[in-house]
Amino acid sequence: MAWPIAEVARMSGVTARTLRHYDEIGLLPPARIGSNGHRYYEERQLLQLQQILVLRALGVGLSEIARILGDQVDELEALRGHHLRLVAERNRLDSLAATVSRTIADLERSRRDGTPMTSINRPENLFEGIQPADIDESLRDFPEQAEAARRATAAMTPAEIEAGQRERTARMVRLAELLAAGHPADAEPTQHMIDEEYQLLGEIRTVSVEEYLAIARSCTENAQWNAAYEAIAPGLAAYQRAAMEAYAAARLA
Amino acid sequence: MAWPIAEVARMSGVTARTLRHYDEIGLLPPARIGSNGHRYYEERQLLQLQQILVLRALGVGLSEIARILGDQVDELEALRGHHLRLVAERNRLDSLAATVSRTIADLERSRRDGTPMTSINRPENLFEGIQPADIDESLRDFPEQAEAARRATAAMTPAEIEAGQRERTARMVRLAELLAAGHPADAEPTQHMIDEEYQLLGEIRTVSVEEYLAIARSCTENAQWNAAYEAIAPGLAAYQRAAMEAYAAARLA
DNA sequence: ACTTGAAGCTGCCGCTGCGGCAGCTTCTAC
DNA sequence: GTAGAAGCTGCCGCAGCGGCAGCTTCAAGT
Repeated sequence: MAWPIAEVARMSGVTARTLRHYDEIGLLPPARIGSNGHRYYEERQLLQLQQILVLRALGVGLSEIARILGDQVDELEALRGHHLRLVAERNRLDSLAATVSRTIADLERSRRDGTPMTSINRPENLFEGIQPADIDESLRDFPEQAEAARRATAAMTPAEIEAGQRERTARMVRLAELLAAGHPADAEPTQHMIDEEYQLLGEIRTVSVEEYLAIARSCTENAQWNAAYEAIAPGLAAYQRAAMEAYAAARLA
Repeated sequence: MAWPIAEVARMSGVTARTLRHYDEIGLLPPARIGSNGHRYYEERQLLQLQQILVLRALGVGLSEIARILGDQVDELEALRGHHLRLVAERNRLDSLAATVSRTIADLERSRRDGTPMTSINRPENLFEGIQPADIDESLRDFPEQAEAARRATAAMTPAEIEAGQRERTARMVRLAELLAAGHPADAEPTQHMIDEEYQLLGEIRTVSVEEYLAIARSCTENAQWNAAYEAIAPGLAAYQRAAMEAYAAARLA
């Protein structure tokens, strides 16, 4: 089944102009071009277009999108990745909305009883959730520890890497169970797990308290990590972060 | 307290270059310019910047943002509006993620048992949640009267059309506020708004009671309208419909 | 067979929202 | 007194389309 350009435009919500543009830059050539020069699209193209639009909605540039679609081995895998990133982006909007809520409440209070705005004392609070508009960062790699991690994995066999990933996943699931069971982040069972993690981390490389707290922050702030946690259980990223921060306060002080 | 440009950049996550740009185009002049030409920002500017970034995250153009901030009477009111829109955008991402999930499931099924993709039968399904990338877009297409409307708009300038769309959006947001405030659909404040709408409708063309009820029904039954309402607040479509039906029963009988 | 309105096509120009310089001026801070 | 960080003001450029103009093609009615 082949759809003409206007039909695809209607279905997808983009303009025909845009579709021609995507053809022009080689991002989405039509399945077939009629002898009259008209463009006709088929199912594959629609699926590709979906991916393009999803990535575009995440703020990825067209050239980057082309690269991603280009060296995409398994499209199912790719779709799953996009899904994770979408969830992360949704969570970011959530936190943005929460930030705005806080500002509203703050304004209401200061208007009511004439006190000055308190969030202004920590102006960073005004912008929570806005900062990592950049998704590319999370597509590419992690910050800070990226170097160390890469050096560490470079010396490992694929099997070892896989095993490590499974272990981390298992640990996350156990944490999710603690969360579901209602244990506060600073309670014993959770803190015990966090301590295990800290010991493991120490075997790879020594981290300062600041570094450790930075890692804690990335649990919610790094889109990729956050998505990985949220995919297991909602609120898990924040839970892990809170647990790590409590651990740092209690035992690394 | 006055912050220099780099400090504001750090807190908000935008670059100093961007802040200079915003000054240049008059969108966000600093509170004060030192005798050396350096820019210094205060609390008011930070609050403004927050609003700018929120609106930007919603895809609003800078000129439009300037207009909004310009004729903003009550900033608290404005913030509440932004919050509503943020939540709407988050819901959109949610539905986008759901769409991607469906595609994944569909691909898995067709890969597993060799059946063809079913969602392709209704290719629109592939793009749910993508369409209203622009918030106004979601209000562009009203069906049924689309004919009448189009005939009416044919005689209008683009600026007039745009203004009309903004007005509809504003009206929907106000309705959402009534809903959020807990007013029943058949209570006075809501019915008053519906009456206004009815009068406006009458100016365009006269509708019979049956037609009016048909329009009410399409609020929830027409996918596009429904989506437009739900994008603003969950339950808004049903609320609007109920309000219109109550109005018809009480005053058009 | 002929018109006619809708839908296509190909350029080309223009806009927005910055990023990235270059080239120069301040400011601390040792 | 000089180095290094932080500012400033232009100016150029790029991505991602929107909006034409000018021409062709197609399906449908008469």
